[in-house]
Amino acid sequence: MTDVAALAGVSHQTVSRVLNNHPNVRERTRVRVLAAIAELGYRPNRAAKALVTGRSQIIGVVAQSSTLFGPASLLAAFGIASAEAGFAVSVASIRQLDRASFQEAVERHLDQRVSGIVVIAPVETASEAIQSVAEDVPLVMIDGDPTVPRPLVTVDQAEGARLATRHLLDRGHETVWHVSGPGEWFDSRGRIEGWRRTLTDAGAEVPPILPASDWSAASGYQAGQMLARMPEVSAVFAANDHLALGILRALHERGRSVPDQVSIVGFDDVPESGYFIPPLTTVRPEFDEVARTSLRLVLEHLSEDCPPPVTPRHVSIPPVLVERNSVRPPH
Amino acid sequence: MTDVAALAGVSHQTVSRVLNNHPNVRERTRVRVLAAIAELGYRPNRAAKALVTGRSQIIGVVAQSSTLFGPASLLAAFGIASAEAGFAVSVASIRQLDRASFQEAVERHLDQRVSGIVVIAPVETASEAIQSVAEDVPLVMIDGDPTVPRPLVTVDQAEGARLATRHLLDRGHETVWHVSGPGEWFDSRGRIEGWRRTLTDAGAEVPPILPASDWSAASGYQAGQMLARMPEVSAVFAANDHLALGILRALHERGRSVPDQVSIVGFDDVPESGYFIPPLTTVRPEFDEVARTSLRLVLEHLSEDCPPPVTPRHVSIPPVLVERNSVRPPH
DNA sequence: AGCTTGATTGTTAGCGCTCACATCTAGCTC
DNA sequence: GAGCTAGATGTGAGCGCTAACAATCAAGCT
Repeated sequence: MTDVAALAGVSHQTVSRVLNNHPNVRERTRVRVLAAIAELGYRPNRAAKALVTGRSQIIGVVAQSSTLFGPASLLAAFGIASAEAGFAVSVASIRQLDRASFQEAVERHLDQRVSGIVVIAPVETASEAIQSVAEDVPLVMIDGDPTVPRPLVTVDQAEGARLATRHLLDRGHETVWHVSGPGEWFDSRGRIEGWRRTLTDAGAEVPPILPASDWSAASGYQAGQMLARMPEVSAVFAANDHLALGILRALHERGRSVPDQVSIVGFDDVPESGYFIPPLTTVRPEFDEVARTSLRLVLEHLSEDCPPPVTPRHVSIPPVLVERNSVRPPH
Repeated sequence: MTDVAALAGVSHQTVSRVLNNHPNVRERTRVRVLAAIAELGYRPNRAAKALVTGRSQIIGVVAQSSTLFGPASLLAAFGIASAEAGFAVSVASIRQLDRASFQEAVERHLDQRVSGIVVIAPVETASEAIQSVAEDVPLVMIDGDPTVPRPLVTVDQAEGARLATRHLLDRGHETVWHVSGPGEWFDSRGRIEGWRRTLTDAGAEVPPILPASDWSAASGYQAGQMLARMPEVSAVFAANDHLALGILRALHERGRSVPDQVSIVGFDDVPESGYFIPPLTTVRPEFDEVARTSLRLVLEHLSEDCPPPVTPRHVSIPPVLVERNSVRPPH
């Protein structure tokens, strides 16, 4: 920086001002400094800046390491959104979302003086851990616990479930069965709630839930083996596409044809779901929008000076129904 | 740090020594310092350390943002491996892996004084971009161009392809057709090469390749529509599981049964592949091992002082065949 | 005792930046 | 022309840490 200053014939402070777009710099000076920067190939040292300002241009993300489609998509989308806003993303992948791992991850981020923290926290164990993070840390949750008093951005699970269930009802099914995701996921709960409310609102009977123990096709297959044995089952809303895939296979094995005898709707719109047999009608969450919104919330948190927002905002991003061929056509 | 030093009755430098596990600290002193650290809840400021040492405990990853199974798994695995080694991971997701985006991502990492850079660089456009990174930057490629003189860790694509092709041949198929991945991916090339060599080594005829334009089930479906029309096709090696899924569907639509009339092997072992119809025999890359190895290479790069390694190491991690039901049983 | 040795601890400087403040200029008013 | 303002620039300190060196001390030797 001193070299740049010398070459431009100004003080280091003026260089700093140019770098940070401070208003009071004469245009002529600015150009001269910029030229010197270019000539010397100077790149500011972010560590030094972080040291003095107390924050780096980094956003810390805490996420359970997984290749599950939802979290992975969210992470990818968030990375893009941050890069566009000029923030680096430091990811702390943790194996288990338990209190200890979580706290360690947050603290590591804090040591690095991240500007803010985003937690992809779809399961319960995360929420109690979040409580233990100091209030003044700018933290926003994605897909987290709505009862925790922190800004939260989620896919509108209930709305997605409503879309799916309503679609099935509209096609003339008397009721809709539900294979739910694992109970500790907020996603599962939201989808159950949306499904149930849609049924009761429509005056339809609410059949018992078939709970899956994880999001895998294997679990879907298990549930499917039950569903296939029950002649009265004509419509199923699966909590995600992979569960739906397993159900599809179980149904196929027992000769129950989709969509002629049974209609199915999934959730997630995984890229390959259009090529299941048959192509799966599903609900597409808008991950990009979720990512952008959560980034916006963190950044707002930063710009607002001292007082933390009184009402932590909750934002739900409504998903969209993608119609394919796993639901019987209107007659 | 000064507070800790005062409380422990030592100098700040001794605190620093304890923190960095320097040898010459008396045990009694060490304990006292540790106690003071605990009592004060002191956490070292990594930015300050990065400033003075010139490197942060961060490893920068450059990856094309995508939810493709391979890259996503690699990224997740690398995150875990780094966390275990005490390194934070800063991810620069870029939309396009072109020279400009790539260079910007690398420079951003360099500004942050990352300890090393890992590039998940499965396509050609990345390799020329890598050439422009200064030689002395510790950089290792994952799944990158073998002709670039940089340390490289890859899944052993050719070996995986050999496993798949050999398996099909062993089950009595005269030859094996191949639906390849997009041409600009090194993965595709390695798999093609392994497939072709296995066939020629076995004296089998080498049928024309059906190239897919991307890794999607949609592309697999297109290729499958061709394959289904050719009665002589009895065995197919698909360059990944999602292509295989599309092929499966095309075959199913035209009444060609798998595995009775056509056998298929995929690549990737995506979690749901066991629930395709029929369950897919596939090749499982050892992503964890790839991640661990690449981390090891970066860290070696660091410890070796000044002289960069003369021979950049290339490491291939052999994958494993996972047998399921998409290949006809031995007669 | 006087000297060396090595282990342990303290002292000083400075990494590259930003902040708070001091200074300087030009343009205005009266 | 003195006095003021506001914009443009410079100065000095210090963020929290580590590297290099200096200082201390106990132990072992001649």
